[in-house]
Amino acid sequence: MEVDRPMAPDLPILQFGDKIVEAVDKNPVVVVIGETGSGKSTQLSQILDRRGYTKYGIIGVTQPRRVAAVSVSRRVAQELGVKLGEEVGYAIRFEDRTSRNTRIKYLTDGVLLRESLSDPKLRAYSVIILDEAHERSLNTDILLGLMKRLMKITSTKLKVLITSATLDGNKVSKFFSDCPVLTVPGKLYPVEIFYSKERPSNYVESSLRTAIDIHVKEPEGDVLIFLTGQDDIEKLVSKLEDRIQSLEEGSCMDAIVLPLHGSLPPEMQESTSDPPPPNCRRFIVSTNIAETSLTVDGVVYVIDSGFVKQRQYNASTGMYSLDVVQVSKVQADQRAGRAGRTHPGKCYRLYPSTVYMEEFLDATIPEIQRSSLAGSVLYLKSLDLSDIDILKFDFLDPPSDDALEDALKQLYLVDAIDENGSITSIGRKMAELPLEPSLSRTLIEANEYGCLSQALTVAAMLSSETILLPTRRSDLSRNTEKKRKHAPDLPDGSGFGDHIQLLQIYEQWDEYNYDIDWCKDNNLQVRGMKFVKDVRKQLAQIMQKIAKGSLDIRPSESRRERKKDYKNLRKALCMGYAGQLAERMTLHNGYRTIGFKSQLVQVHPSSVLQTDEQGMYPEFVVYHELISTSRPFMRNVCAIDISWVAPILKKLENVNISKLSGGSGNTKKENNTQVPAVPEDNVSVKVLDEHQSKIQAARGRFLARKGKM
DNA sequence: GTCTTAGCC
Repeated sequence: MEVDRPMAPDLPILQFGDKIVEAVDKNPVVVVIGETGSGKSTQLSQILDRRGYTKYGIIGVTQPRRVAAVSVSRRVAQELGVKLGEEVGYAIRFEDRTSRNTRIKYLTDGVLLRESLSDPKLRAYSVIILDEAHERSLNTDILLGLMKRLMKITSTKLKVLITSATLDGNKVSKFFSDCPVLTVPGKLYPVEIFYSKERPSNYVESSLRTAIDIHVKEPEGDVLIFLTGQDDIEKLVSKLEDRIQSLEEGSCMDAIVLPLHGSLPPEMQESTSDPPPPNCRRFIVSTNIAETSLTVDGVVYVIDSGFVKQRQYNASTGMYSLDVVQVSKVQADQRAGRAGRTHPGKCYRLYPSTVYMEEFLDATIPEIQRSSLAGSVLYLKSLDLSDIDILKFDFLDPPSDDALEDALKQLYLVDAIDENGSITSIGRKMAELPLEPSLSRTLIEANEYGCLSQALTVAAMLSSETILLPTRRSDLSRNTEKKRKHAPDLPDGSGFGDHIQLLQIYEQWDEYNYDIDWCKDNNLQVRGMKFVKDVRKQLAQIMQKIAKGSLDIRPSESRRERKKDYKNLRKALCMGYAGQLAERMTLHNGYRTIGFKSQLVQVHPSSVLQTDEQGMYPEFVVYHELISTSRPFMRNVCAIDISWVAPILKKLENVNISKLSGGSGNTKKENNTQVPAVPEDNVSVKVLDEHQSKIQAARGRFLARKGKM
């Protein structure tokens, strides 16, 4: 994203206009390697527009982030001197600023996927530019597969441009039958790279030393430090502040230290783009948010720990984990590049060059290989690609068969596909909803049970992470009671757990007429709650459309209900969470998941689920997700009655993965066995594939180091 | 006893 260039820009890409147009004229697909500062995001669309590519359709440019779609389109409208929303517009969730006159449209890749549900050939478009494709978001990867498929349809005149990173441009080209690769140089200043002789035993300390060293010896310029998470960031910020204070007055310029990560309030995130006070050096201690999502102006020095936190899904256990892993070469280069935006810069890598060369992967493992695929598989099924067996869908980097089969099993359990793997009418409705299958299934069931309004609220609340802000220390000391983690007046889920609590919180907010101050008083994230309101409205609209009738979706409707056992809602949740059941151990509060592979798990400490007089949790719960951090946890749980799920247990016994994944057409033999319903205790440990083992190895090294701190 | 980051007409 390039938005900070002057008008009438002398961008390098403009000299390549003829070359680009020639390549696009002659080829259906072109890969563009656009280095930082090349202006590709704003100029590619304009170049093609000038050469007549908008005569027969729109030029669509996808962005992985909403803010980027908005800011880049605003920039382009400005350069063309038109009103945003007219010839140039954007479309993001909840907001479509395009009109009949729109020729150039910036949109998030998610929005384009939604559009292609109703228009699979994307006939509205003459050109699709998949920008920032090297970031390899889940949605981008699905689009890449769909584009490849579209290109094979002879009737399409669609042109596709894909931007890529230097390191894997050839790979993308190969994927698209060796299409041409154009490289457009950027406007990055040179960045000198320094490597450590060895890996530091403690990278917070090592960052601290390096930062102070820069401060004392180097001329002015801000310092951007990449660490992995909030904890380490806070640690380093306080240490840096101490050290700077202790420096002899007048020995060097003033300095301020700023943390930067996603859980900071937006005002604080934005403050990093304010100009620094004169004669003052800023130290910005950041997560990877500063790698792509936020640009910090004035950075001349970068310190790269070489690590990042990554969420990954393990299909064989159904569990997510949050792991500290080594960055990829692409990522390390991206970090270094942050030092060269306005001046020649310097990047201090806290690892030896041999590590970069020999241990780092070229590119980050794409999200599609680190996620649960139930939603994506359902989406693809709903496109009716009759010629394609889902296990053979042509991905740039295919997910494992395990991950695809896991997705099929999940979809079967929630009735989205039948035993032959064909999408059901329920599945089609589910695909319309921008939710994970577990929640879309819950909504459909809730509509049958007459508790749609409540389910809409729960689904919307779960769509937004970070609603409940962490308790302030002052609250903790005032209140020693165990289960009072949140602001004392917030509802507690009446003992049933987190889903019910989320519902009750929203209902209270509704009662207070969506008052912002009420959120603040109760320590709820305002941004998150507003998002929930938007999501809820959108989901309600889609449900109205699916049901073809008017449904009662007012939050106030359910509040009046007399019985407070939320039985119907909890039953509906059972249908959605069919593969996410757990049974408590007899003697303690640990749980065992009931599914294809049984796991020993705990209720996440943040849960409001309550224990009975004997101090025991409910016998059965459904959970929203499994996440393995310090231990395997169930996050967001809801107490249920086992009698409600008898049909699901029956279904669990009868899953035939061979049939689900396409039956006779499937060549995989080893999986043609029935999956045992009662999980075996001695499940053999899966052999990790190459990526996984690399991650594990890096994680091991990291943990070993952390232990020594 | 806990939280990298994006995103869905």
